[in-house]
Amino acid sequence: MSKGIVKIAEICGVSIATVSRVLNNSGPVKESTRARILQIAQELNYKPNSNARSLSRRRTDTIGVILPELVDEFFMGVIQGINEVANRHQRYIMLSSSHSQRDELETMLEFMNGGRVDGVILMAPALHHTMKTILKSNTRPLVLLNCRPGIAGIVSINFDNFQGAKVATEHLIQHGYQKIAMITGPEINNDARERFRGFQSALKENNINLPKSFIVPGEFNIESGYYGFMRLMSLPEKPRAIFAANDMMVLGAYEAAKSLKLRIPDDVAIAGFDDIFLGRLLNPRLTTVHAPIVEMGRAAMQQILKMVDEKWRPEEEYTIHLSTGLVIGGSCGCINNNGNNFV
Amino acid sequence: MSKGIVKIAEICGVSIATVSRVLNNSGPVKESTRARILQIAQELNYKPNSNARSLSRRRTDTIGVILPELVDEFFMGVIQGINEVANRHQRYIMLSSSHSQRDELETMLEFMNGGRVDGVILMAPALHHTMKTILKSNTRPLVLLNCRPGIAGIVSINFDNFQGAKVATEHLIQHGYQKIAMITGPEINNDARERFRGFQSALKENNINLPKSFIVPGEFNIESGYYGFMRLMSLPEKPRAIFAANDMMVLGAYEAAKSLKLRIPDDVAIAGFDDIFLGRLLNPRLTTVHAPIVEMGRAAMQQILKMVDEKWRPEEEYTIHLSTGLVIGGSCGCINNNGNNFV
DNA sequence: ACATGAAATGTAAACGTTTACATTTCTTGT
DNA sequence: ACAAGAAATGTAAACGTTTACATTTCATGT
Repeated sequence: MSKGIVKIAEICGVSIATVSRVLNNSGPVKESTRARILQIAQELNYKPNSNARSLSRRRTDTIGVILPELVDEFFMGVIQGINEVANRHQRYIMLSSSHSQRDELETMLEFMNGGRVDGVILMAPALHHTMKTILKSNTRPLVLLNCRPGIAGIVSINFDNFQGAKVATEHLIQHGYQKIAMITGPEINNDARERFRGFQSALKENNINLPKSFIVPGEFNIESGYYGFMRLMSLPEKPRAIFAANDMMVLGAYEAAKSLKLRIPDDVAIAGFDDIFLGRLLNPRLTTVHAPIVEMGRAAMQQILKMVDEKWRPEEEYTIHLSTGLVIGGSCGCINNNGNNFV
Repeated sequence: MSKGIVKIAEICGVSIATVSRVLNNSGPVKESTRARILQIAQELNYKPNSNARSLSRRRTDTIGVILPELVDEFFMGVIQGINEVANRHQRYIMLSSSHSQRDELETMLEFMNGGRVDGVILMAPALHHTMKTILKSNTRPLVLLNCRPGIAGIVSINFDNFQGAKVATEHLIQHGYQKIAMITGPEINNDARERFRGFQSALKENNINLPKSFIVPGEFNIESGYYGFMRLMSLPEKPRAIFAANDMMVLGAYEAAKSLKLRIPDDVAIAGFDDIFLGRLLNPRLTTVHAPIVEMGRAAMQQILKMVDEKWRPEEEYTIHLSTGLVIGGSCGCINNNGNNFV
């Protein structure tokens, strides 16, 4: 027995072209036959085979998403935003998170050249050289998250890390703290570098000296926050406030503070970056910079769709900065901001 | 200019069949031509068009994943497990999370009949009637997460909610508590029901009475935990211990306890279910039941692949129970278990 | 040198759509 | 009743693979 569109055509006694026209609302069809075809399709529970469809139309209505990891709410938020917009536009998303650099490149190649997806959203805080080469080939619409590639025709979306870090640091300065240290993120990470720059900028503009010892490297995880804090607090000259490049490290710092019996913010003030869920539950509640992650996902998808649907490509390198905002808690020394925490 | 396989064939002066054979390692090809073809393919940066491939082979090497939501670490963990196994087997995953019932059904139909995926992993704590009908049609391999559909030919994977809840409750009982209440989950939620059953079972076996007032309904979120706790603690006869059907509600309970100035576990002991990341940071650290979420994702993918690759289908209804385990913290009254928390 | 079978290659038909172009069938004005 | 144009429908060629089957080429034993 024949299948799909052909079967419908046979039953209705028309050609497959007519059926296709009805199903896609392309071209004129007599009302009566249209109704008939629609009805039969319904009865047969017909769903077009999307592979055949994609092959013919040269588009799949799916977007590839490549993330470096699949842990913590950060990625979750991004996916959520992506999915939201995808749903609204009836698109599907193909998700991939490769642990090895090797796999990541492989997936990228498959997405760019395999015809599986119409466009790719790539989150890569650090760009491997080979990856850059692939990106330059520019076969398909591409949106980059959290990095600035410096390649024309590609859209990249970033948080305003610089501004966010600067504002947070300025807030600490306004509290009157002079000895401010920072636990930074990985050197290769774009966000981390920008945040560090923002931090430096704020200090510089306020003529505050930043000793080398006040810059300790972190790895964006709890452990490094813990050790970073420990290290800072064992300096002969201790900082009065600490800005951590992300909230995860703050968790470690809180733990360290607890084990050293240091009070936050009385002994040392702390500010973070990201505004993770947990930050609101800390005691004292964490002062941090809100990073609009869901918004980032949404924006990414919207851009991709714009490129796919309207065949639009930016002439030059095109970067969107999502504005960040300070979330005031009690950890910086502000009072009356511990109401919500309950841990 | 010709494309893909045809182009390679032209350049190498062979037929497309030979090229295909080389690329797929199917059938014998002279070593020299094989080498040549491989080299040209490499030079051209050739990637087979997967739509054409899927159309012809009638398989896509991608698995559809439908989740009810995309929030919190629970789903993240499941996806992580799924992705892990998918990567290992060179499969792609198509992710979808629909907010409306309507969309969910639509996606399911598309996945089942649209030829986009080889199989589907569906997480649906509650099964709508229409959905059941779709599942029964049984067009493609299907693995269900967190629900028992009672349909032959379908694999479902569940946590051992009953046992987990029972063990947790027994632990509370062993502490000597007699007045034990529970904040339950949504009635329609399968996990929630099972956990409640386990709770009841433990009490019954220990001949402990369970007054109606000690069962308060929750919604698996922070707020309902908060209000559930409040309600229990405003009873004329207050419980000495509370078992919450999930950890999220425990967060609310902790908050409520704090605002009521009740100490945990001295005034009221608490145990939860899920073992969320945050639980380990609570003060006192939460006693809860570990739900192996990543493992669930892995198992789901493995089952699907088994069905797809080996064309295997269970004769009857086939349910896998993932064993849960008690995680002892300080919230139940056990001492020396507050070491790790630092909030 | 030849028959025989295996190895290597080619041909062409799927797979299920979309779509440009051709053809037929309706309207409508005269 | 007919021409002209619009509306409806049909035909057939893509889209880029895989694969059953047919054909050619090669090695081997005689």
